[in-house]
Amino acid sequence: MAENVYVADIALHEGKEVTLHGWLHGRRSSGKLHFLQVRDGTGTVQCVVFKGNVTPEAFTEADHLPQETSLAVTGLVKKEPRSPIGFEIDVRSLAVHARPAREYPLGHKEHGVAFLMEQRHLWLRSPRQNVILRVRHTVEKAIRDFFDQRGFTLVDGPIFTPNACEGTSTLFEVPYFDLGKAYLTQSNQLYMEAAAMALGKVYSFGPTFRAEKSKTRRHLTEFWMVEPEVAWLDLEGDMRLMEEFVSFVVQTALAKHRDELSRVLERDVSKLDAVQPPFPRIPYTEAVEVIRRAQEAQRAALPPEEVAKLPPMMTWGDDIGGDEETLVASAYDRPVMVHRYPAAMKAFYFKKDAQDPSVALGCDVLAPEGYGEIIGGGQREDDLETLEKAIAHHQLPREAFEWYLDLRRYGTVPHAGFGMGVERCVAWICGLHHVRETIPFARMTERITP
RNA sequence: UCCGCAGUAGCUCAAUGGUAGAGCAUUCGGCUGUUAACCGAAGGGUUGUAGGUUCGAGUCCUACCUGCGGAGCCA
Repeated sequence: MAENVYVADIALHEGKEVTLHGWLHGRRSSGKLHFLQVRDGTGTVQCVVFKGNVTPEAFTEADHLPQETSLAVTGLVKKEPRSPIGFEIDVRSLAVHARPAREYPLGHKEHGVAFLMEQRHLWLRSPRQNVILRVRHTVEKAIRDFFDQRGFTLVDGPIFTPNACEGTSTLFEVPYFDLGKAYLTQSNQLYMEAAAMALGKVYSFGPTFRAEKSKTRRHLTEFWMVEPEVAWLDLEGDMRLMEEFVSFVVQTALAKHRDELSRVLERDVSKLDAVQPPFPRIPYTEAVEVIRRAQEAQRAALPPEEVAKLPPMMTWGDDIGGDEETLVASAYDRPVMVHRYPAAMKAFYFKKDAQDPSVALGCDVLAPEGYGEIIGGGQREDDLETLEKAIAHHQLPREAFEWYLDLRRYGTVPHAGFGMGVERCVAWICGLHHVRETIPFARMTERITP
């Protein structure tokens, strides 16, 4: 009786007769030889059916199996230099488990994005999507490992929340019994601050929801975010945590998937090798200067009528948009940390810089190669009175934040944290054009199926 | 919400206002080493929807629907 094996372990069984359970990925034929590409979730192996080695019925059947037939193949594991994995299976018998009820919609040639997204449940079977999902898994495990190794406690935040935590974003509304409306969380941060005062170093890792009608390659309505929060930590310490964290995640993914990233996803992995601490730090005010110089150079190279069509030059106080992010990030070979943003454009809970109260002690990490903001975070306001004023100034409902103010009433301490979007991080590591491929079933403004 | 582009065979795309086409996939046949194999044959269409212009509309016009790309906002 042949042993059941997975493709990933095939090298351990050279010369032995084994049985492989999988799906038919592709098929080629050459008269008295049929070549079956069989994938089992751990890899793909070529199974060679030679007319002399199987029954005539099996030989005929092997040449007529449609793509995605589920089957068991039994045969000898043979070393084969022409194979990408170094081995093949010399087939002795075939057992078809289920033939497709109809033609498999996804061929091996190109397809449009819309079609592939409609067939997402099947698209996951393709080699590229396989690699991406495996990288995502590694990234998620690396995130957990990084914080676990440093003594952080994983604290799960609520998904139903009573109000907008920052009072800005558009939230998904759901009816909630007799209490009126609840909202799907857009951030666990405030809850993590409470947890940090209890456990010191904490992080949450879960889904996040934004109802904004953003239609770009960087947006989903449902995405996964990791949000660490640390008591007794200032902005400088927070920034060190960010760069060490990002480097660890990238290097872990690289160590495990270097070959797949470059071979299947055609990622230039040398760009990821450079991701090591320290990351360049640049104050917002300096970033504005860098951007303005780049915009001036751009304008000097254009005729006046073209210049007139451009949006106005960036000035201090403007947000750093997608194009500006790329301008700043492209000057470096590793992620850039932009810190001390104008206080007016940041959420109420950011602590202001004692040296210059017009800026907040916040920091964003911009990924290279145009992938944009992957992390946002900073030091939180820990003074009760200042925070009360900030809530009033932002015209937020005071009573909703009473519990949050309690954190400052009872043993307040300096603390900081950040949030990282998993999908943007995976898209960057994999070198993908759009974040929709980094999550198994993307939720976007115009798509909720499958 | 705004701006732009596109909807033709299962998929990817062609088609001066004048007979609806190809590649892949499917089915059948050929080939003992194929790597997106190759060669031969066959089947496959209410051109997104509804109006309009015209002798004649896949093609031109209007509206709508769906999708894609971008902006704003954000991770």
